[in-house]
Amino acid sequence: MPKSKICIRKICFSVETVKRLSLYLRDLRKLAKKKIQFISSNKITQLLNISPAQFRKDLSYFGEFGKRGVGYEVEKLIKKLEEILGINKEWRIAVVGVGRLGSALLRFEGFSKFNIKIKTAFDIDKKKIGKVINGIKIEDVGNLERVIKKEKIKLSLICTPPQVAQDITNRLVSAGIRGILNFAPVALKVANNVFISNVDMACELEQLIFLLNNER
Amino acid sequence: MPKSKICIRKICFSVETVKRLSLYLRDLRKLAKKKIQFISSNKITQLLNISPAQFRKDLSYFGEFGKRGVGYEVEKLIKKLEEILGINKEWRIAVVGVGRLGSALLRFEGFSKFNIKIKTAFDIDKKKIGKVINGIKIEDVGNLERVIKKEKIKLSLICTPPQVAQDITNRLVSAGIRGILNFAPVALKVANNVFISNVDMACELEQLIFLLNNER
DNA sequence: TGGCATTTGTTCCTATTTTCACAAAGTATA
DNA sequence: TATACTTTGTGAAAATAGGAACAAATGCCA
Ligand SMILES: NC(=O)c1ccc[n+]([C@@H]2O[C@H](COP(=O)([O-])OP(=O)(O)OC[C@H]3O[C@@H](n4cnc5c(N)ncnc54)[C@H](O)[C@@H]3O)[C@@H](O)[C@H]2O)c1
Ligand SMILES: NC(=O)c1ccc[n+]([C@@H]2O[C@H](COP(=O)([O-])OP(=O)(O)OC[C@H]3O[C@@H](n4cnc5c(N)ncnc54)[C@H](O)[C@@H]3O)[C@@H](O)[C@H]2O)c1
Repeated sequence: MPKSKICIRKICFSVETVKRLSLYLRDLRKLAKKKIQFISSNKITQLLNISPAQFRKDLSYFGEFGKRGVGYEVEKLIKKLEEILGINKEWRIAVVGVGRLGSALLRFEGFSKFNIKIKTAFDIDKKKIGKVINGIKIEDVGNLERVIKKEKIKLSLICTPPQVAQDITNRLVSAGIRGILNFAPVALKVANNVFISNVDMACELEQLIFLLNNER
Repeated sequence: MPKSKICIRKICFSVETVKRLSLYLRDLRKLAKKKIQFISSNKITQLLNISPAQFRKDLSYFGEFGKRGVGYEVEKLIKKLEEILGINKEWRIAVVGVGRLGSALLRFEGFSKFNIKIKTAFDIDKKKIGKVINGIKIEDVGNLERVIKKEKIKLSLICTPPQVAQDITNRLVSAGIRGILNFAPVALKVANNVFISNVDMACELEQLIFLLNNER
């Protein structure tokens, strides 16, 4: 498969670049907390296991943010990255499947830092429907299309069993969802104007096992 | 950073290959359930968004498993992949931090398919220590080194707050842990004989937001 | 048995990604 | 102001990954 490439105004870069921008932002925020005003590409990437040239090139796709001989102004770069990533405005998301994982996510406060707000959740289990977790009401999955459309939600997490994940995906997309973070261990099929990101824990563990099993 | 490359007996391939092997295995198991005996590289990769040539090349690093004109015998390839990945024997793992995420993982049965067994869990919270979740006793994190060494555990998950994750990592490594799946949003530093894999949900969400925000 | 259809394993080529290396720009010091 | 450092931004080179294409096997059927 061709690696998905992103092109904005004739400038092309890979999704890897975008992932790294998130990592830069995370560390820049830590630096800001420590009241550090300026940081060089060298210093910031020492913490991250990424080369300084990579850092500079990643940023160069979006503009010139540094000052030669000095480095990057931490607060300014944070603002710029938030803008580039698009988290300078609020993103309301949905969660489908409020089981063990889904309810952990509903209770997690850490997303608010990125302006991500879980607005609604869906389940099929009558015992769960109507309950409120962390201020989020669990809706009947039967109302999925209606609620997603009404709330104009564009992004959803899938935390259902894998058997139903494709069906849920189809329904989400038909209701207007354009991005899905999928926790179910299944490769979802979607039109190519819908973005999917998979978190596959078993896959990650198997990779570690492979490495342990084959090391010298 | 150089992409980590894996070399076994003069044959080199990337970690991406290993991740894809996990995906192949997952789909092969589904085929086996449906009693399908043979599958071609063409058919299996249609489900996966990977090119047939990639599939064949990935396998070719480890041997010849197909039959020309026929395809791959599903059951046989499953066995081979389990062997290659190293999940033909049991892997006992530990979980550090039994909060919302950690307890969801303790209750998750899905890892057993991969011969992964959560053997022990640790927390610092007195209210949690001693409790048993899904047959797994929560130990005092003070006993981390002792228990890990005694049980000869080599793989651990970190589900603690990010502030303590590096300290926990250092202790795990000194106790003999060689692979870590990290859920805390922080870049862990380890010697290069220790393998780290990160699951960073915020990062994945930001990537989706970037894509939604920039699409035409 | 021979011809046709299918599919693998692998080579070679192409595309993408990462790193190198250096001019340009800025700082510091005297 | 001149000189010695720093550090960025970026084109060019190197390293990696992905894919097309084809010979070599295998099966099927007349
Ligand atoms: N729990 C973990 O630690 C873990 C780890 C790795 C992967 N996963 C994956 O994440 C997903 C969720 O895991 P979990 O442990 O939370 O499972 P779970 O069984 O605890 O929760 C699943 C939830 O989905 C709901 N559901 C089922 N069908 C539905 C439908 N059609 N519409 C809406 N809701 C529906 C169920 O009622 C339940 O509340 C699974 O695909 C699992 O494989 C979980
Ligand atoms: N919950 C989620 O949905 C979610 C999503 C993304 C990332 N994460 C990350 O996963 C990690 C865990 O998240 P959570 O929501 O389960 O948090 P949590 O606060 O519910 O759980 C953390 C657990 O770690 C324990 N702990 C704290 N210090 C410890 C120490 N020194 N040794 C051992 N245990 C210790 C706490 O007692 C608690 O039980 C965090 O780093 C979080 O950022 C969580």
